[in-house]
Amino acid sequence: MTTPRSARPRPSDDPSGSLEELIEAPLSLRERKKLKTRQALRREAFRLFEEQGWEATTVDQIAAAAEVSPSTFFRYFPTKEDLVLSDEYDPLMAAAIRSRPADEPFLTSAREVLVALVRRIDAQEHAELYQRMRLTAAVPSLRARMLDGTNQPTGMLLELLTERAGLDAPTLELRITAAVVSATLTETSLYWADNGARGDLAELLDRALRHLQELDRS
Amino acid sequence: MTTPRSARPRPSDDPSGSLEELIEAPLSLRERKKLKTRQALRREAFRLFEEQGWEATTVDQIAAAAEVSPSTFFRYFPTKEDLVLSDEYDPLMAAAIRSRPADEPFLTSAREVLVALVRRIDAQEHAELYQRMRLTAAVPSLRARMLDGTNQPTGMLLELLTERAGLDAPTLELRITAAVVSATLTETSLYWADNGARGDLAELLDRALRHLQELDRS
DNA sequence: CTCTGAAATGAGAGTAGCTCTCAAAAGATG
DNA sequence: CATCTTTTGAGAGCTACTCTCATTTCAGAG
Repeated sequence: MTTPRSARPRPSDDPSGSLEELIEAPLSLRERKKLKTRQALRREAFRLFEEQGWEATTVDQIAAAAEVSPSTFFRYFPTKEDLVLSDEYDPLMAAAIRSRPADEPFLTSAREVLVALVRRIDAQEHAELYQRMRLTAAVPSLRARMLDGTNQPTGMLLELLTERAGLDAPTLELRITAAVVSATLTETSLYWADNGARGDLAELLDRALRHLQELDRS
Repeated sequence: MTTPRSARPRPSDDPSGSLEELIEAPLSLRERKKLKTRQALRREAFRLFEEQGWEATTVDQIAAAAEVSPSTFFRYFPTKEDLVLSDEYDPLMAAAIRSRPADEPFLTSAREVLVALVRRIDAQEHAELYQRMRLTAAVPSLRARMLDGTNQPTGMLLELLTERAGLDAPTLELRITAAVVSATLTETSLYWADNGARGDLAELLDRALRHLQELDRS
């Protein structure tokens, strides 16, 4: 298995993903084309994943379906995995986390952060999210990456926590806190996806957080 | 990145790894050779990782250093990653988990399971473990795999929990419990590795578990 | 409208991880 | 020693990913 490369810079000032708001600003022809290509790649990729599965779908096929060259694919997504994982989550997480006042006690605020996050995700297209989560649940490498603390969302959480505590390096306690929050979010989303994405994700998350608080009462 | 293939069966009845006890039983010439090859591959691999880093070390190099053909490498380890991650952890975890009586309340028992696990690991060669954990901490794909709940140890924990609860499919609560336990163990080990593997891992784990119990008191 | 510079693309060659097949080598067995 | 079984090496092939370089496409200035 090729080790995943570090992020390659995306085409310059690419708005990378979550869209509507950004479209309002007038985009140059170039930027509109890039967006189109990006969307086409994602759309065709998900279609192919649906039809043939993750492994059976090659990057070449995706590129062909989107009518670009294979090399162009990698200009838009550093890895095949990033096609599923990148973009949408990070900015959402970032916004949600940073919008919290700095003096709230931690778990409470994490709870709210997570709920807020889920609410925003929930407002997106349901179908696409569902498909995405199902893929993430089914493909081991995706699943693993979603849980990894060095990757975007969890890593940011940790940084924020460390910063708030006035420390340079995270303590064991902070790391565990971040990991637990991340694992909870991930497991809940995956559980939701596994069960057909029915019902309110936010409710499930409530259940999860309640369980977390009772873990030690046994 | 090539998606990791599903586990390929190891050479037939291979004792795969943790050794001493098994060596006492008289091994045939064939089995002794296999063990030797396995050890050589691992030894040379870690040496090369140390010298050149993970990415710069190719499977071909490892095979050459161990004086076997590249194809033989993959007969012993399904992926390059498995060279670092496989074997030792799973049987230990399995033994530790299954040795718990079935009627203990959960977190308590998980705590003991984890402590027991760490003790046993700790009894291994310190140097090798340190090197291993350092690698795991530093290489993203290894780190990610160690965190993934679908991989061996966590998966087994979940199964066991589900079974004990008399259920067919795990509930959200069980999944979160397993994920939290796994994340705690992983983060603690990584923290230990990141800090030079000084001190007693078991003590750190105590600290981690205490923190877990206070997560909701804020 | 045209010229010029910058950015995006395609073509293609190359690397590494991994799979599969097949024939040769080596240990086990009688 | 002969035969059966397991292990090995050689090598071809696939896919993810990288890099380079020539070509095309847009943007902005005159």
